[in-house]
Amino acid sequence: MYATAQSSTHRSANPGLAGLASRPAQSWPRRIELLAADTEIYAQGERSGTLYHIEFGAVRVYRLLADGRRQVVAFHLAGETFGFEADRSRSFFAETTVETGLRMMEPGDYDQCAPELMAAALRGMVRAQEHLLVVGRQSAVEKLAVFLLDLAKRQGDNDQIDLPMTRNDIGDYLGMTIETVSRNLSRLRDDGILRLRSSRCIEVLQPERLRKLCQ
Amino acid sequence: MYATAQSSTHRSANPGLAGLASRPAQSWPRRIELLAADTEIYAQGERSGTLYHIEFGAVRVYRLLADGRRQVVAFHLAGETFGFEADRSRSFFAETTVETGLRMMEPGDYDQCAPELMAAALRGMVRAQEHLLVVGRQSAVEKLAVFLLDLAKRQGDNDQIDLPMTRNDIGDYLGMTIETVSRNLSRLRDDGILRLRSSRCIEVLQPERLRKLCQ
DNA sequence: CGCTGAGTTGAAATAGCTCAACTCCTGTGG
DNA sequence: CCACAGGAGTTGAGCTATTTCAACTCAGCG
Repeated sequence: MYATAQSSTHRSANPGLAGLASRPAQSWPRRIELLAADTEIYAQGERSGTLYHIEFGAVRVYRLLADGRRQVVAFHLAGETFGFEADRSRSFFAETTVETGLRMMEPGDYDQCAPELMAAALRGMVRAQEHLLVVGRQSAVEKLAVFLLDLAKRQGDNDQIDLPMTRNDIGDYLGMTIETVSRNLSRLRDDGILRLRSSRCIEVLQPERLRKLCQ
Repeated sequence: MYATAQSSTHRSANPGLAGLASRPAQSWPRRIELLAADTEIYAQGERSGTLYHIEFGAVRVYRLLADGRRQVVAFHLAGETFGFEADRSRSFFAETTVETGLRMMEPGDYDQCAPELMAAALRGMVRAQEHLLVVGRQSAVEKLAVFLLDLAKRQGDNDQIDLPMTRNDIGDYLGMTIETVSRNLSRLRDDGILRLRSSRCIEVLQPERLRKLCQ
C-alpha cells in the first residue's frame, strides 16, 4: 500500500504558503510515503499523535454523522502540516483525495510543545472558525467564491486553479449538495467569471468579480 | 465601565467542567473585572495576546460579514478560558452576553508555550471543527438539540438549562434565523420534549428523545 | 401603567435539496 | 488503437425546509 516516491501528479506550485505552518525540513524524515487517491490516513477513534507533512497531493479531514452525512472540516495541500488533535484519540478521519506524498512525524510528546506546533494548532483553530462563517452564513455562490479564492491563494495566486478533490468533497466541505456545487459553478461560468477547463481545473477570468462575491 | 465584583446573576453552576481547560488559579490575578451585558471585550483587528478567564457570566465570540451577517463561532461560559489567536491581531470580536466577571492575563509571550495553553488551543480547534459538522450538515431541530445538550453538559447536566444569550445569538451560532430558532423550540415543546419555563430557561422533560435527535 | 425590546406565530417566497435523466471523461481490456 | 463500461459531473423539474416579512404577545422596567 505504501511506497517511496519522488514524483506524482497534482503537485502544488507553492508549498509553504499554506494554512498550517511549514516546519524546518530537518525535523521531518527523509522518507516520503506515497499513497494512492482515497487512501485512509487515520480514522476517528484511533490513537492520535502522529503529525503529517504533505509533500505533494491533498488530504481531506472529515467527520461523519450516524446516517452517513459528512462534513469535510479541512482540505490540506502540499506544504501543509496536519494531524493535530486535542485528545489521545482521533476526532476525525483523514484520507487522501488524490495521489499524495506524506512525511510522518511522531512528536514524541505534545508537551515538548514546540512553538511552531503551537502556532500551527492556533492557525488551525482560526481557520476552522473562519470556515464556520462561510458555512453558516453565506449563500452557495458566496461559499464557492470563498473556496476558489482560498484555493487559488494557497496554490500561489495563479488564475488557474487545480481542484484536487471531487464535487462531492467540495459539497461536503461547504455544506451543500454536489448538484448545488455544479449548478453554481455553471452559473459563474455563464456569468463569464470562470472558465471550466476540465472538471478538475478552473480558470478565473474575472478575479475582481469573484472577490466581490465574497462580501 | 469596569468595576470589581463579587456577585452577579447568570452564574454557572459548574465552572471547570467546560470547553477550554481551566488553569491553575494562582496564575490568574485576584481581581475580577465586572462587565455589563453586551460589553465589548475585544474587537477584530485589535492587538491580541490577552487571555480571559470567565468567573461568571457568558461571552460570545463572533465574526461579521460586510453586510452585517454574523456568525457566532463560540459561546464561553463560567470556568472557561478564551482569547487565543493565531496572529498578533484579533480575528474575531468578543462581547459579554450577560453581566460577566472576567480575569485577564497577559501571557507575556505565546512562545513560552505552556502545555495548558497548547491543550486549550487544540481543544478550541476541535470544538470549532465539531461545530462545523453541526452548522453544515444538521437540520434546525438537530442543531438545537445538539446546542441544548452541549449547554446542559457544560452547566453540570441539570435538566434545567440556563440560556445566557438571546435567540439572535443562538441563531447566529447555529446558522439560522431567530424565527427558526423560536419555531423549533416551540415544536420541541409541543412534542413534550422541552418545557419553556421562561425565554431564558428551559427544562428538558425527555432527555433521551432530545439525545436521539442529535443522530 | 404603558413603553420597549425580545420572542412567538403566521403566510408567502425562495434557496437549496431530491430524484431522475443525461453527458462526458477516463481508464481498461480486447 | 478502439470500444465500451462505469464513475463523475451536469442539467432539469418538482418539492420542502428555512427565510422573509409582518403582525402580534409578552415580560421587564421606568
